[in-house]
Amino acid sequence: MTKKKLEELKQMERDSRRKIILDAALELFAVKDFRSVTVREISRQAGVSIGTIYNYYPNLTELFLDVFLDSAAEITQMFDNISSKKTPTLEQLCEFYISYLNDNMTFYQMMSHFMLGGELSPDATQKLDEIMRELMNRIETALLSVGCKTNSRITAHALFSALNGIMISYARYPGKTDEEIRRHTLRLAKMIAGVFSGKKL
Amino acid sequence: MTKKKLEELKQMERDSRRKIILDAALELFAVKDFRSVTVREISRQAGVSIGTIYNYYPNLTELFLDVFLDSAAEITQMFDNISSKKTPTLEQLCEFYISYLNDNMTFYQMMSHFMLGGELSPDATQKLDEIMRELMNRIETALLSVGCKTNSRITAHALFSALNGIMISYARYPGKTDEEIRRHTLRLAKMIAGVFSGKKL
Amino acid sequence: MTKKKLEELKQMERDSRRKIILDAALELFAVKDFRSVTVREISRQAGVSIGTIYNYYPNLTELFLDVFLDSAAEITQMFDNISSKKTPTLEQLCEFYISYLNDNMTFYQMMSHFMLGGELSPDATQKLDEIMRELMNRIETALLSVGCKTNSRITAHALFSALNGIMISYARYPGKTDEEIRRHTLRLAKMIAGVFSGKKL
Amino acid sequence: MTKKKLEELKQMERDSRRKIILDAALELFAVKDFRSVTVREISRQAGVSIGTIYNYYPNLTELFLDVFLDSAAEITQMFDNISSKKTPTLEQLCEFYISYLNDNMTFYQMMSHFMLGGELSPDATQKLDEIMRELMNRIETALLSVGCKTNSRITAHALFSALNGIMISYARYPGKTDEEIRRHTLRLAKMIAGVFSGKKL
DNA sequence: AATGAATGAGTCTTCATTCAT
DNA sequence: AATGAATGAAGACTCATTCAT
Repeated sequence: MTKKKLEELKQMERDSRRKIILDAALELFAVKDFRSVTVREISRQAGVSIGTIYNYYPNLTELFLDVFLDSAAEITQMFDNISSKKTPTLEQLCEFYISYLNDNMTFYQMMSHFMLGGELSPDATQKLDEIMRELMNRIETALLSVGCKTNSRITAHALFSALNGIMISYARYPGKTDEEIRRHTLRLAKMIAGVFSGKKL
Repeated sequence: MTKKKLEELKQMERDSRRKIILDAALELFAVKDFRSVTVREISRQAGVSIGTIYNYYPNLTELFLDVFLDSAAEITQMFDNISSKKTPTLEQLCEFYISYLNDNMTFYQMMSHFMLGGELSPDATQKLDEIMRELMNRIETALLSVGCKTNSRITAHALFSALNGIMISYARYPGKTDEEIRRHTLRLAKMIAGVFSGKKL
Repeated sequence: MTKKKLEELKQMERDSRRKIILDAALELFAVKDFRSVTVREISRQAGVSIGTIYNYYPNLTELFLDVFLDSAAEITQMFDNISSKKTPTLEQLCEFYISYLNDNMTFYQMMSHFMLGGELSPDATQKLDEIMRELMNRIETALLSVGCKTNSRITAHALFSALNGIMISYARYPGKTDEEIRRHTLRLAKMIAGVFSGKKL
Repeated sequence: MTKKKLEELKQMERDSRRKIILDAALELFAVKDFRSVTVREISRQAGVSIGTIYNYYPNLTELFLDVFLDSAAEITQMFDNISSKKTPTLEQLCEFYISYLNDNMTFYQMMSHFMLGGELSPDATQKLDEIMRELMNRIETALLSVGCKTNSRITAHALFSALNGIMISYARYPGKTDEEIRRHTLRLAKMIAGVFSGKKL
């Protein structure tokens, strides 16, 4: 009994320290591009030593991936929360997603990074695939609930792709404020939701 | 007269050397992620010295940007070629774009890079904006020709976004061959073209 | 108690390693102009890695400055030692200073460098100013002790300037040996001490 | 006859171009430390090609040296001009020299550079020695004219050294304006002239 | 004599990772 | 388990000088 408790306690401590590291990283990502964040910076921000970071993650990439996976899980969770009360419209879902991306550009940057470029360990690859599948499940569910009968999976892919693509024009909207960008991207989201709902342009 | 000829010749030589450097870079991008390509590698591949690279570009970023701009110009040109013969359908245009992206993943990676993260000189920013606008013009034209009457500009944005988003799921299709990926992404392109043409899902 | 001891030990180790680096630099300066000494050379001479150098100094300039400050502190200390036994004559002080400069040309080169050209961080500038002020204090004290009643501070400036100026003719005494140069510069020092003591020429 | 005229003309053209280069260098030195001025910058400023620079000077060092020698010759000339009208006092001479140094810091920086550090070709060394000797002659003459009977040469050395030393505290007078520095250095010059004239402190 | 593109050795500096304590 | 100093390979970029035109 005691032993088990001890183990639990240890695990909890471990988890909380891991959370501290993750949060430190997130705080830095809010300030600068995640690709330019160094281990030293994270360790300083988290108030732990560099060695400790490597005690929790085999390398920086895995730490970054963990941040990404956490975000993805968060989105999935939020999708579920939204749906649990009342079936949302496709538009609401799309708006929610783009809104999240506006608030968490790092998530999008990381998705681009890991999807396009990054060498990932098999284990990491699997975790990545899994969480992306979960995300896709939610989108498919939403599509089904708005009456998309056929090809729902591939349509989910297409919709997810379409939404993700919106953010590519994010930063480079010359001379726009964050608020304007948000409005613009939300408008694009609404439009995409529209066409996927079969609305005439 | 002779003097003018000489100037022209010099410019041509300069252009051809610049092309050599650009091509060398492209060859490397086919093998490895552009972000990990070094000046030394490019100079070696091009058969010129490191110094020469800096004789043509103030820094690596500008070289990369030039590669990107060239690609973008190429796409724009191809759009024009396609349209010059016979008005293409939206589907054909989308398929063409995604096909191009399949063959030139670096273009997409660079677009992500420059659009999301990259610090660019004002001059570079302007060039980037301009070429993107040109690209958008072609897409808008295509939309107009298929009967999109209202909001054609914003719809172009949305369509372009949607297409770009497709590639984000490119590399991470676990265990798929290039050919399968091409098929999958083209299918998504077709679907997106469909919804933007007002086809019911 | 133990913890404090540990901290002390660490600091001592750190100091000793810093000393190793500094000494390595000094050995190199004996052989070649300090401006042409590279980080690699210092690291090799010190038997540590390049990275370690940067672990102790943010950049080469600060390392050089530290060498300079150490020398300046050494001179100040020596001034104090000389004065502690018996009030020295102005001539003795001047001779001592020039003798030191003969043995440590790098000190003079660095003084020229930092005083005239070098971009220094605010922090570095402050340290530089401080040590120079200390040096000046000693000279002023000596002047006071030989009966310089008025304008002692500005006179100290003038004397210090005059002594420093001597070394500018050091290296370029064509075809002279070190010993001859030493004799010549010491003679100049004596002469300057003389005129500052009110001796008729 | 004609041939001689042609040669003369050629020489004049050569000289004038050389002057253009020298002046360009000087303009740059007014803006930045001469050690950080590049051949490219000089060629651009002079409106000639890099190759042309090397047509007039075997290397950058010799160009710098030429700038220095020109300045030194200018000072010598000015000394002569001053003396030609009426025998100046030692104080006037010292003030003049320090005033010149205030206006031409680069001269002083170069003197430090060449006297202390620089590797010079035998030819360059000789030219340097010669011009310095000329300068010293003027100072000795002045000393003689104010009644310095014995050791006039070595005293000239000492005086020249003393004056040069003044400028070492130039730039690093924290928070002082150019005007304040000028006043301060001139005051030091006057003081040194005083002690060398046998004035009691 | 003038040109200026090409050269490439050499510079400082960064930073993920290791490992002895 | 936590620490953080040490590591050193690797990077981008500079710039005096050459030389074919």
